[in-house]
Formats: sequence, structure tokens, C-alpha cells
Amino acid sequence: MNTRPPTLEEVAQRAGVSTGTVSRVINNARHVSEKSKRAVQNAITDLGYVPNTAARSLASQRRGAVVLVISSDDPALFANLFFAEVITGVNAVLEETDLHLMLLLAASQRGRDRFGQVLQSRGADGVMLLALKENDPLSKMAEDSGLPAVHGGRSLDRAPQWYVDADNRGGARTAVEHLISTGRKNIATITGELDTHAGMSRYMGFREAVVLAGLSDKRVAHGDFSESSGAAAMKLLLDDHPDLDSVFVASDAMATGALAVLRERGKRVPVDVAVVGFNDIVTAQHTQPALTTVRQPIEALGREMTRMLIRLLNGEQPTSLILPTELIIRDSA
Amino acid sequence: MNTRPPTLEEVAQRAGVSTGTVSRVINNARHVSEKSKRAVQNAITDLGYVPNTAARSLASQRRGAVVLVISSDDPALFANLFFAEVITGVNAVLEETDLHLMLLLAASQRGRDRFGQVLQSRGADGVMLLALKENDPLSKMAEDSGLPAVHGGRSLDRAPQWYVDADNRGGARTAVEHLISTGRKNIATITGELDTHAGMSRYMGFREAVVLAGLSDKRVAHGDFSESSGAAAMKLLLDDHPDLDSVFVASDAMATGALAVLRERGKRVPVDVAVVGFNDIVTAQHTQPALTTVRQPIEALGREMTRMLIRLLNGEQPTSLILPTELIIRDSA
DNA sequence: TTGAAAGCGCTAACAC
DNA sequence: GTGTTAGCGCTTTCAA
Repeated sequence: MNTRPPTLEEVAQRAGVSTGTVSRVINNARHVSEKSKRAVQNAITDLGYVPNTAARSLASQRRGAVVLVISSDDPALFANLFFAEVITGVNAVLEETDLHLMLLLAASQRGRDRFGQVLQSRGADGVMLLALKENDPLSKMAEDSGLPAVHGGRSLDRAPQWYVDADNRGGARTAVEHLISTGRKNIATITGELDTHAGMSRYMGFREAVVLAGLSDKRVAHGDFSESSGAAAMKLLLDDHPDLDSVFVASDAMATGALAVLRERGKRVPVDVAVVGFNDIVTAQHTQPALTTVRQPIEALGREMTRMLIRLLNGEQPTSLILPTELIIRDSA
Repeated sequence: MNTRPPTLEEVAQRAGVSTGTVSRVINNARHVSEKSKRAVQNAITDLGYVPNTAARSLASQRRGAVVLVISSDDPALFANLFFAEVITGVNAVLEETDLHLMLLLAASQRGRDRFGQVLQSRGADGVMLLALKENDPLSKMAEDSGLPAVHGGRSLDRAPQWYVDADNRGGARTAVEHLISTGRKNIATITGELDTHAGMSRYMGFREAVVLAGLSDKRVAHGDFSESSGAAAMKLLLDDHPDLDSVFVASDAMATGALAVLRERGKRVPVDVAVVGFNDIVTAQHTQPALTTVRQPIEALGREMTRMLIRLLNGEQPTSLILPTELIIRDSA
């Protein structure tokens, strides 16, 4: 059962040509006659030849693989299928090439070391980085390695050269405009961490929409994207701004916390207070009432990151991308 | 920036020893004097040497990577973070080795072809297969390749030689015993697809528990693990067995559907009818009332699959594993 | 358009 | 305990 797979040389013999010619056919270079091309292809199928990846890598200096590095092991990241969706997108694009996917969770020091190994040993042709924290060392490591690297999402401190990101600002604006269009005037917001790009962008989107409509942007409370922080912020808002009629919450997790507080305080949603979240996590459709929220195109993020990396690999010049979000209207607003 | 990394030969020169010695140190073979060992290690750090994986693979006939193949792109699989959790477990074990992880989604024909390539080109040293359907060709492909392969979960048709699975039967039994211990006598079940190992095992677990307690095992309706099928099955049960006081449902998705029907029919949960689900999906804690369910050790599944594969790689003889499940008691039973 | 041959950087067998 | 060397299977010049 474990017979050694045929080598390129054996294919050459069978086809009656040189190894050079076989190699040319396989990598479909020009300068091969139809005749020998046919002969080689037959030999390949007859023998069931498959090139040895290690040998190919060594000779060509290309690895035939890209690595997806995920920095955070934050449950919040995983909680909305983010992970699975991104990978689905990445895989879809990779399927059309002959590149393989290596996956690395690099939250720990050990993980970062392993990432360094991959980089230094040229274990991959390119890198996709996801969910980096602020000042994440991975970003610099990738840069120093000189390997092509694309980022999913941005950080506040340093815009990566190539990235794909969701339109957090536009999404927030749309969400708030939806509130406005349904007649809300006293709109509040619960922000996420403002030292993240997403947190700040969503806050900016809120302000933009509200100021453009001639409304107040003073009803603000800060959270950290977590459910409990959303609850705490909602309490503050209710105490400080009892007149509020709606709230844009920068994450669904915080919105869930806010909803619970609203219920406690006897506020009806959406009649008394309308609520819009952000992310469209799985549980958003199961809250009471179901949460109106902004959906990010996560699978598309994976796809576009991969396309971008492939362009880089081909020596082309890609351009960074901001992907549109979508407002999912349910019952809470 | 893109200076060629140092080679083993350069390390040897710097350390004043032969390449053989350097190689021995790196692969920490015995028969190296402390002296040259030290010299080599210094040279390595001085030069920042990292072995070239392709060259190493070619020479050693080992790839330094294992591949995780996921067959299903079924949302049901993804819905409960299954994916993310498995990978977290796999990664944790891999971190302790110098093996890397390749990931392949092989639901499409193209994906299967790529899997075949990896197998034939010896692109990985071993294989982990997840979420195979019945009669999935991937299983046979892996077997034919002769590469070490471990399975997560089993199928009904052919027990793989090496697998890790959750104790579906035991979990179901525990769930039903919980119902019995809280005084329920007229226990019903909604099964999953009985042509899957998990579906059948859970049904078996139900029967075991109920028969052992001297209760009837006749209150049965069949679903296909989906929410809508759970709703339909619940209606049937209510019509055929109006006396039922509880129901063990073979998946949380179906349980969610059942809960909705119970509400429609004015049955109070758990007062009139207690409900236990299976899987502990994220939304289980957000149903009304929160769902009592059976949790599978998914991360552990990933970990144990990986450990098993590593044993195989080392030429050891592992043993297949059934991992215990855990009853999560919430409000519905 | 094709063949021949020199590596790619490492491991492992063998000799010392 | 250490050095030497012949490959691993492919790509890629360079000639022809």
C-alpha cells in the first residue's frame, strides 16, 4: 500500500522525453510541442504522478502555502462565528489556486515564537493577520520578515500597508440614520473601547449621523464591548439622560446587556427605547426582542484578504479595501 | 531587508565544525561533545539561523505538518463554535511540537481533489478528519493513502480504525436520568437522523435509561437535527401523547423549535413539560427558558485527536477514545 | 523546442 | 564523537 509515488524522472522515461520537458509541461511554460505535451500528460495520468511538494519548494524557493495567523483567542472573536466565516472565505479563494492554508493561533508567546519560525524558515509565501491587538508584535514581525502580508482589520496606532476592513463608520452611520428615520430624536450611544479602530470608527459614525441631522451627540456612555459593560453603560445613560428614546450600541454583546437593563427599568423596546447593535452575532436573533443590528461581511473579508495576498504574491500592486456593512432590521428598532 | 537566511553550512563554518555535527545538534542526537554543541548553539544564535523547512522535508521525508480536513460546510456544524473549539484544541497540542497545521475544507469536489493532492504528494505527515458524512469518500482516500489518520466522530457504516468521539449514548442516558430523578414518568424523545452515529447513539441512550427505569420508550418522534424538524416532531408528540411530562431532544436546534411549539400550545416549561437538549450551542442559554442540555467536550476532542495522531506519527499504538459529556442544568428541566 | 546538469539546503549512512 | 558525501525530487539555467 505504501509504494513510493512516481517521480518526475519516471514520468520523463515513460513519456520518452527529458525531465526538463516534463517540468515545462507541468508548469505549463511555453516552448513545448503539442506532441511531447500530450505524451507527458498521458504518462502523468498513467502513472498517477503528483509532484512532491517539498522538492518543488526547495528548488523553486516557493512554499505553495500561505499562513493565517490569529492573534486573539478572545471569546468575543469566536462568539460570532467570525472565525469559521473568515476561514470559509479564505478557503474559497485558495481553492482556485494551488496554495494551501496553514493556520496558526498566536495568542501565546509560544505561538508567536512559532510564527517567527514560519517567517524565518520561509515556511509560507505570505501572511494574513487577523484580530491583532493594539501594538501587537505580530504585525512588526511580519513586516520585518519581508514576506507579503495583509491584515484583516486595522489598529489605531499604525495603519498596515495592506488591509481589508469592514466599514465600521458607515455601518454606525446607517444604524443611527435608521433610528432617525423612524422618528427618534434623543439618540444615545454606548461605545466600545475607543482605543480600537473599530470602537472609535463606530463612535465617529454615530456622531456624524447625529450631528448631520441637527441632533445632540451628548448622550454617550463608554463600554468595552462586553455584555456587562453594556449593562453598566445603559444604567448610566438612563440616569443621566432620562429623555433618551433610542440607543446605538457598538456591539451586540453590549446591546444584550443594555436590553436586560431596559427590561429591569420597565422600558419597552422598541416603543420607549429603540436599540441597534453591531456585529449580528448568532444570539442577536434570539434576544427579547430580536436585535436590529449591523452585519459585517466576514466571509467576504476572508475572501478579499486572500485575493489581496495572492496579488501581492504575483508581484501586483493591490489596494486596501473597506467592505460595506448591512443593516439587519429586526424588532428592537 | 530580504537577505538570504543563513544556511546550515554557514553555521558549521562559524562554529568550526562539520555540517553533520550541526545537524546532530539541531536534531539533538546523542554523540555530540558538550564543546561543539556549545559552539554550534552560539553560531546559531549569532547568525539567527533557522532551518529551511523545504530542504529538511525533502531530505528527511517528513513534512512537519498535519492536515485537518473538514468535510461538512453544514451551518449546523459551525453554529455551535464547534469549529473554533476544535481548532483551539488542536493548536494547543501542536504548539508543544514542531508540527504545523494545515487546514482544508473539503465539502466541494474541488476541495476533495485538493485533499487528494496533499495525500499523494505527501504534503502532510498525517491527517485528522472531522464531520464526515456517511459514506464520505474522504475516509477512503485517507485510508488508501497509507498516511496515519484519525477521525473526530464516527459514522455508522464503518468504524474508523482510530477515532475520538463524544459519549453520545452516555450523554443521552444522563439527560434522561436527570428527567427521571426530577420525578418525570412520561418521557418522550425527539431523535436526530437515525442514519448518523450520533443520532442513533442518542436514541439508544434514551431507550436504555427509560427502559432501565421501567418506563415506556414509546413516545418517540423523529427529526433531522434542524429547528423546524424539532417543532414538527413536538407537535406530533403532543398530539399522539398528550400525557407527556418531559422530552429529551437530540439537538439544541430541535429543542428550540420544540420550545416554541410548547409555548404556542400553552404548555409551561418546565412545569408542564421539561425539556433537555443536546450540544449546548451558544443560544441554549438565551432560549426561554434557558435550555438544560448536554455539552460535548469539543476542545478536548481536538486535543485528543491531535495527541492520537502524534502517537501514530511516532510509531506508537494509540487507542480510540470516547470522551465524556456533561449535563448543563439550566431552567428547562 | 529540447536535453543535460547544476544546484536548492538539509539528513543520514558510512567511514574514520 | 566527528567529518564526508551521496542523495531527497524538483526547477532552472545553459547549450544545443
